[in-house]
Amino acid sequence: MLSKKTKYAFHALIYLGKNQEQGAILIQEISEKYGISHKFLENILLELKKAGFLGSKKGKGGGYYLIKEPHEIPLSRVIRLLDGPIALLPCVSLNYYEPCEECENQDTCGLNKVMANVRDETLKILEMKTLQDILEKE
Amino acid sequence: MLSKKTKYAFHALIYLGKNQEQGAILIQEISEKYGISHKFLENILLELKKAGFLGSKKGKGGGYYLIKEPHEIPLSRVIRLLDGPIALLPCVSLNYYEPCEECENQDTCGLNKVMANVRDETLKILEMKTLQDILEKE
DNA sequence: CATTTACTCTATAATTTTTGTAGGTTTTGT
DNA sequence: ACAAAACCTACAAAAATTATAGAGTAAATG
Repeated sequence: MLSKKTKYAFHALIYLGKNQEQGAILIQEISEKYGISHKFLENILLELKKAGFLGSKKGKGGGYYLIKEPHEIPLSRVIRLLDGPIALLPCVSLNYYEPCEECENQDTCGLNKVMANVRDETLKILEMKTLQDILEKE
Repeated sequence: MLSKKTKYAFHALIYLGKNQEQGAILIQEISEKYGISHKFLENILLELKKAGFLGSKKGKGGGYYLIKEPHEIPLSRVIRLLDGPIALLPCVSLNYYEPCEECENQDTCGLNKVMANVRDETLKILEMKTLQDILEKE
């Protein structure tokens, strides 16, 4: 399951995507719309900005806005940014790899091999689906 | 990512699967093999038993053993049992459904639709892969 | 150029979930 | 009867997630 953080990130991205022509949008507008704590959402939007998905403007008339096209934002990147690994085990994670403690030899570990396989298949889906797919179905 | 509980469950199932002909196997044998706390593993094996994957025998000479064929144990069932939903959002979970608070109407929610789609694709993989696939690659 | 607005940043508090422990109970083989 | 080993319930500890606080920085505006 996605954390609330990631779920909120998606909601925010969707909202910003739907209102792209409006220019900068206040944190508050989004947080009220979805009933998300202002401060919590603030942190999330900041992460999305640092990751290059959003731009922002300070001061009066400021706010956040998308700086990538919705089709350039795959689900995989949002999930990785806020939730971490997509793989089911650390020992098959591409971005957050860690050896596992239980098995002495990863090369002869069936669990490792199958989970690497699952990861590849999962990634295919999550890299293919983008913010645009979500927006098109709204 | 899988919880340790689920990961340990897989290790135990793999061990029991590899040693099926030995009959009942002690919790302790498995816990020592993988460096898992005896008591923690005990809880896990009990859950696997209640779910119908394992049988057990009490007293001297007792232990646990597989009562399903490895090909009858899909990853999806183990994960659902110990980790819960496979879906990324509660509002698209088949086994642990809960409406989401943010969207007023699920039928017009693009996120819901796309995530339902992701769930279907993920399930295809996790239902297809079974304990047998893991055992074959050991 | 002072004021207001709104994002930026860091730290910390509260809550929830996960992980692990304790200790007694029941069943079984010898 | 005794010892071995699963069964069961409750609780404790640790980690992760969720949320809050408050001071800082930049921009717009009159």
